[in-house]
Amino acid sequence: MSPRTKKQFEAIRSQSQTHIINTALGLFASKGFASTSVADIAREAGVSKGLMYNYFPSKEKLLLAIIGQALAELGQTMEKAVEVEDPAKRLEALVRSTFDAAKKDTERWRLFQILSLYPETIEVGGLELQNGRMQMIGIYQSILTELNFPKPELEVWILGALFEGILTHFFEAPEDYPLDEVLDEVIKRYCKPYSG
Amino acid sequence: MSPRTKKQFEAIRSQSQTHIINTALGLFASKGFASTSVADIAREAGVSKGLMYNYFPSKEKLLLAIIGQALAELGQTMEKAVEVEDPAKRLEALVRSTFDAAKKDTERWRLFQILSLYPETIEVGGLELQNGRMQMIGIYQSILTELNFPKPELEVWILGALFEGILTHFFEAPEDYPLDEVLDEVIKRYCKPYSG
Amino acid sequence: MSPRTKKQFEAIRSQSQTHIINTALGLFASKGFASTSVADIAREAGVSKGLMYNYFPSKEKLLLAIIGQALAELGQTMEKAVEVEDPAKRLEALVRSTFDAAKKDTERWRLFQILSLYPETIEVGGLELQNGRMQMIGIYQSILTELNFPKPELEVWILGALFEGILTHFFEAPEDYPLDEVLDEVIKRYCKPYSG
Amino acid sequence: MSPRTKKQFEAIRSQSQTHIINTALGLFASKGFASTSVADIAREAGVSKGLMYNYFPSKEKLLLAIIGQALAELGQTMEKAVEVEDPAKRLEALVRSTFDAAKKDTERWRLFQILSLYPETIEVGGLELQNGRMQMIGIYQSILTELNFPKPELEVWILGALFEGILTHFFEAPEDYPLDEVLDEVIKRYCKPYSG
DNA sequence: TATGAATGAGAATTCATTCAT
DNA sequence: GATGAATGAATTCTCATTCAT
Repeated sequence: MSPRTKKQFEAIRSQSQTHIINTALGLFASKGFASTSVADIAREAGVSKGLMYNYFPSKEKLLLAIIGQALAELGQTMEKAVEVEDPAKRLEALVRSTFDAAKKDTERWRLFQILSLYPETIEVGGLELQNGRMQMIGIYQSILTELNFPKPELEVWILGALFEGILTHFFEAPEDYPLDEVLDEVIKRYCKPYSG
Repeated sequence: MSPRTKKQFEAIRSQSQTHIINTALGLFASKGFASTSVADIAREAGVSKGLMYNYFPSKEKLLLAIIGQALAELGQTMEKAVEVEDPAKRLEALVRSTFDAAKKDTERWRLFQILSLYPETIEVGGLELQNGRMQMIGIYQSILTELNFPKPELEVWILGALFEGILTHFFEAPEDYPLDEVLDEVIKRYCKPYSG
Repeated sequence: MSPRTKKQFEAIRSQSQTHIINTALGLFASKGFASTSVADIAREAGVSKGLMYNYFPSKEKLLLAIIGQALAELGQTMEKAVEVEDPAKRLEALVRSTFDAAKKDTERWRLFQILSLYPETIEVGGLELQNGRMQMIGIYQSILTELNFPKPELEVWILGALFEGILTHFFEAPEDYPLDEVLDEVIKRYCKPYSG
Repeated sequence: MSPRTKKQFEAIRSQSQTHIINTALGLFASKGFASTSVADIAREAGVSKGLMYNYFPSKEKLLLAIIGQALAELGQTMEKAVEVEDPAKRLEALVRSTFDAAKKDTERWRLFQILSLYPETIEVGGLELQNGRMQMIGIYQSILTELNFPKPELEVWILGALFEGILTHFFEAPEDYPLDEVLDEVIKRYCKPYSG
C-alpha cells in the first residue's frame, strides 16, 4: 500500500470536516445548540466523538466554524450582487441573492436567526454577525439614497425589519410560506426610483 | 398559635410563584431556556430549588406557566384595541398596544420571539402561540380589507413580517433602536384608507 | 366553647394516629417503604405533613409504630391459642389464628413479609420480629414433640417453611390463592398425633 | 498507535458490564433496590456513575439486566434436570438444582425473592418471573401425577410453598440454616412414588 | 487518523424534615 | 393541635471532554 500523499490527507480532513459541520448544522437548527449533544452529532455523522475533537477543539468552536463558513459563503454571494451598476437592479440582486440563500440553505439560515437572538452566548460569532449586518445596512442605505428615497436612514430600518420578518416567517413554515409572492411585491415597491 | 388561614397561604403561594416566574422569565430571555439551570433561577430568586418544584412540577412547566400568563395578558390588551370603531384607528390601536407591551415587558416578548423559533421544543405553549397568531392574522386582514388595501391577503403577510422584524431588531438592542420613529412611519403608511 | 378535656384530646390523638398508621401501612405494603413518601401518606390520610411529625418523629419511627402495633395484636391472638389444652387442637388453633390474621389484615402481614427480608434496614423492628419468631419456633417445637413427631427440631423447620411459603404465595395473589384448601390439607397432616 | 479492534472494545465492555452487574446485585440484595443509590454502586464498583449510564440507560434497566441474566441461567440449569427419565429422580434433580443455584448464588436469588414481593414495581421483569413460575408449576404437577400423588394440584401448591419458605428462611440466615438436612428430609418424602 | 470507554462536573428532580403562624 | 411553605441534602441522570490504544 502506498502511503497517502499530503494532498490525500488534506482531502480526507476537509471532507470529514465538512460532513461534521453539515450534520451539526442540521441538528443545531432543529433542536438548538444547547439541546444537541456532541454524541448526537457524532452518531448522526457516523464518526466517533474522538474524531470530532480532532477537528474541532470544542462544541462551541464547531459552532463558530459553522458560522464562519456561512458568513464566507454569504460574503461571496453578496459581492457579486453589489457589483451591479443600476441601483434598482443592484437592490433586487441583493434581495434575491439573500433569499435564494435562505431558500437553498434553510437550516443554516434558520440557525443564524436563532443565534442572533442570543448575543451573549456566542461571543466571537456574534461579533462577526454584527459586523456583517452593519455592512449590509450601509450598502442598503446607499442604494436607497441613490433611489431618492426620502429619509433613507429610517427607510433602511423599515426595509431591514421587513426582510428580517419575512425570513422569520419563512423559517417557521418553509413549506407553506408564500415567499415568492411576498418577495415579488416587496421588490416591486422598493426596487425602483422613489415615486411618492 | 393558630395556623395560617387559607387566604394567607394563598397569598404566600401567589407571591412566591410570581417571584419565581419573573426571575425565570428574565433568565430565559437573556440566556435561553436550555442554558438557564434551575439552580440559576433559584439563586437569582433567592429561594431554594425545592421551592420551585413546589410550585412547578418541572422546568418546562415553569416555562409554560410563563407563556400562559403572558398570553392571557396579551389577550386582554388586544381585546380593548379591537373594539375601536374606525378601522384606521383600530389598526393604530392594535399596533400601539402590541408595541407598548413589547416596550413595557421587553424580556417576556423577547422570550416569546425566541420560543417561536423552536416549534418542536414547546409543545403545548407552541400550539397556543400558533393559535394566537392565527387570530391576529384574521383581525389584521379584515382591517386591511376595510381600508381598501388591494390584495389584503398578501398585504397582511407583509405587514406581519414588518412587525415581526421590528420586534426582532428592537429586542436585539432595546436601548438603541429607534422604535418610535419607525412605528410612526409605519403607522403613517398603513393606518389610513388605501390611496395608491 | 368549653375547653376539651384531657380525655377528649387523648381520643383525638389516638384516632388520628391510628388513621395515619393505617394509611401508611397500606402504602408501605403496596409500594414499599422507600418508595412511599411522607407526602404520599399525608395526602392519602388527608392530614398535613406537620401533623404527622407531631405524632411520629420520623418516617422510620412511623414504620416502627406500625410494626409494634401489629406485634402486640399478634401476641394477643396467639396467647389465646396457646392456652388450648389438647396439643393437636392447640396446633390447629395456632395455625388458624395465624392465617386468619393474614386473611383479615393482608396488607399488614404482607408488609411484614417484606420487612423481614431486609434485616439491616429495620434495626429495632427487625429485632422484635426476630424475637417473636424465636418464641413461635419454641411453641411449635414443643407441640410437635407432644404429638410424637420424630425429629421435631427438623420438623419445625419444615413446618415453618411451609407456613412461610403459604403466606408468601397468598400475599402474591390474595384473590386467587386457594388458601382454605391448602390449610385444611396441612392441618389434616399435622394437627394430630404422629402416625408414620 | 492503531485503534482498538472491535473485539477488544467488546471485551472491555463486557467486563465492565459484568462487574457493574455483580456489584449492583450484591447491593440490591443486601439493601434493597430503592435504598441502593447509583452512587453506591459506582463507588463499590470503583467506577464513575457515568460509566453505569454508558451501559445501562437507567437504574431500573440495570435491575432488569440482572434479572434477565439470572433467568437465562436458571433456564439452562433446569433444562438438564427436566430431561431425567425416572420421575422420582427427575424431581430430585429439579429440587437439587434449584437449591444448588440458591446456595451458589445466594445474593441473586435473595434479590429475586424480594422482587417477587413487589409485583407493581418491576413490570417487565415481574412478568418474566411470573411466566417462569407458571412453567415450574406445570412441571412439578406432572411429576407428582406420575408419582401417583393423590390430588396433585393441591400437592403442588403445598410443595411449592414448602420450597418458597425454605428459600426464604435460608436467605434470612444462609450461614445458620440447616439447608441440607431439611432438603434431604423433603426429598425423602416427595421423591418417590406415593405410598400413603 | 480514528475509536469509544471512562470520567467528573453539573443538571433536574425528590423528599424527609423544620418552622412560623 | 394543625397547616403547608420552605429548605437542603441526596438522588438520578446528562454530557463535554480526555485518553489509551
